[in-house]
Amino acid sequence: METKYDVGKKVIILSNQVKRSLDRAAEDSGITGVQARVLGILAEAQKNNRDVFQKDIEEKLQIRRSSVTGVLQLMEKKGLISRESVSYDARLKKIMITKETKKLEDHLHENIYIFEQNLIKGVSNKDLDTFLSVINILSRNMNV
Amino acid sequence: METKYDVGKKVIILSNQVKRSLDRAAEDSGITGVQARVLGILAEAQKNNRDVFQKDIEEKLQIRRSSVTGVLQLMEKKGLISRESVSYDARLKKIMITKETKKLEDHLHENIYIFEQNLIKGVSNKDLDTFLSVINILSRNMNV
DNA sequence: CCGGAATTGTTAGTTACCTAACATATAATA
DNA sequence: TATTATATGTTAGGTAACTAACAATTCCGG
Repeated sequence: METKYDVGKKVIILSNQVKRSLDRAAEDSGITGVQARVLGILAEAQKNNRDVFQKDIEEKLQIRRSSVTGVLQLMEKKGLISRESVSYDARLKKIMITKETKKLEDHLHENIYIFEQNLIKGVSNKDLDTFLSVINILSRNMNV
Repeated sequence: METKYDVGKKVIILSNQVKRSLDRAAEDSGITGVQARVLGILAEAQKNNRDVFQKDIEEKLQIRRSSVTGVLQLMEKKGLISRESVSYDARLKKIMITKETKKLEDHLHENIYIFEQNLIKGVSNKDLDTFLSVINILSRNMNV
């Protein structure tokens, strides 16, 4: 009954470290790591002319609805985003970046780029590919 | 300025999923995932006749001192552990498992074993080794 | 068209994590 | 020895996650 690897525990440990580092990377834009990730999703969607609803954040971040509500409420209070209803479905709340936030983005994305580069320093492309493909499998295993 | 892989973000996403699954695994012992991990550390130390102090939890879980304090306070209140000072250093608090907790352990460890096995289902040993070695590198990168 | 099922979001209450500031105790050094 | 630095733990206040229960809307089958 020996657990050979403790993979799950190690993923959690790494994630705690990564979250702290991401928080630091977002810090001088005056926001948190999660907030930066939400802004990333919004920026990406804007490029492709797509609307973003809370459900999308839920899926992309793999957190619960109620957690999304909490994060977005804080972001709205800080003026980072605005939310408005759409005509064709009264349940949905469309999320939009404010003008002030747009000004943050370049510097923020740069810092996050640096964060990601620093994270994977010293790992070969081949190993990184394996790493990401394993992440996908584990992720799928958790969703069933 | 394209981030090629978004490895950090993906690690966080996976970790959120893993934490939920671990919480469910620990649930029918009446405890949370973190609490189960703390008990694991204590059980392991006991096998090797080693004392465990809060600093050790901090290092093994890679969370801040104040977070350790919080987790252990809750565990103490629930009667899962006790804490006592040692004669040779007044700063240290030794952490011990209570008798009631010992009764939980077999079933708990079994459920966590199942959780870990389910997590890595479908991943080859070779890829898992690569995965873990990459985790080690990323972890080190975050500590500098 | 109507009633139950599914979808989307919120609220309330809890746990786990964080930083900053603090309190003590021990170790190191001048 | 006295002072400073390091180590360990706590408190206070905040953010991010969770579950459970709820509310409202839309979808779908009879």
